[in-house]
Amino acid sequence: MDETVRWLTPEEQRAWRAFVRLQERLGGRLARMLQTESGLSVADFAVLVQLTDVPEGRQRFLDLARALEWEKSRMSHHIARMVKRGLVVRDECVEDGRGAFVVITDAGREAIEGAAPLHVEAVRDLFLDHVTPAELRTLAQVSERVVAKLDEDAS
Amino acid sequence: MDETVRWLTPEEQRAWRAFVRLQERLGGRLARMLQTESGLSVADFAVLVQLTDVPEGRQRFLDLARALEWEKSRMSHHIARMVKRGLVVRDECVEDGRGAFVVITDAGREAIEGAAPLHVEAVRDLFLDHVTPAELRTLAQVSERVVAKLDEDAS
DNA sequence: TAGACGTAGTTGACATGTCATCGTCCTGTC
DNA sequence: GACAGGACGATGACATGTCAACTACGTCTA
Repeated sequence: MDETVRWLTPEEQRAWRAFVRLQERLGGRLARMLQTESGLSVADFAVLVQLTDVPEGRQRFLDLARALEWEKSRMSHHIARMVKRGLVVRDECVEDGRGAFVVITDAGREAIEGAAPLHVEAVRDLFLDHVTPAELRTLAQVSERVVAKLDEDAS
Repeated sequence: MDETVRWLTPEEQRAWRAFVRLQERLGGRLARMLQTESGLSVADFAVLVQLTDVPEGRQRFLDLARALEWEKSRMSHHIARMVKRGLVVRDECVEDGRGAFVVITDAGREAIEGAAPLHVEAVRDLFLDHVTPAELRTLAQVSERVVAKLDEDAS
């Protein structure tokens, strides 16, 4: 029972709230744009980008999950939805009877090739264009440092 | 048809990815902590904080939605769930037959009073403690500037 | 005061995530 | 080999959000 809570100072409060708000607003806006312009969710986009980064657009289930830092269950559900929409297909794994590959389809490639330029443009318009290079460096440093701490804690 | 896409430079790419990653990881961690330590979702927390900030812990539906920047539909669904769990109650609005108030219950106050110190502590441990005051100022400035731009665009 | 129009809130269908649990297959050890 | 335990992935129940109607009430104007 520690009664002395170190509440946030006004500056901390302001910064934290602004930061949270930025995430919600910017993330929401980008997600909506991606959806309406390209018919993809952010999750779809992430999967497709990862698959185009990998030989033959083909990757094992858990490798994909690890690359995106997703839970395997999320991966499983999401791939099922993407299969239904024809963006990827499953492929049996010969070496390991339990395993499966996820493979990007032609439709998936078309989708990502159409979406990526628009998405990059949106990230510029809504975010990068309003941040100086120095600020961006700071942001990157802070982000990497904090994520590294989170990783430490988790272990 | 503009063929010349301005892709992200390596620094931009790194910064943007780190930033997105930070949001996912930090947000996820805080949400999970709040849930397991206090049995509240981030959304519950936001509603309860807002209601304790308002006279009598009582606010009109849409005012609440505007304060949190939520859609009314989201508000409606979420309040229904919170009512079911006894954190808030609905109250008829006499002046306006369409309207309704949301009122925090004693259980709601207990929940938020138990959760808030832990949550603040977590925000410190996981984030603020790893950011210098100067970095925090930069972060706040950037966040506010970008959100302001988003607001402009929306109008 | 009637009708048009706007406002407050609800609802249902659906997309997305999490958690816990399950079935199946692989692997190391005896 | 047999079996214990781990790894791979699927599944069902549930929480959360969004979008698009829809209901019901208020308000303004002719």
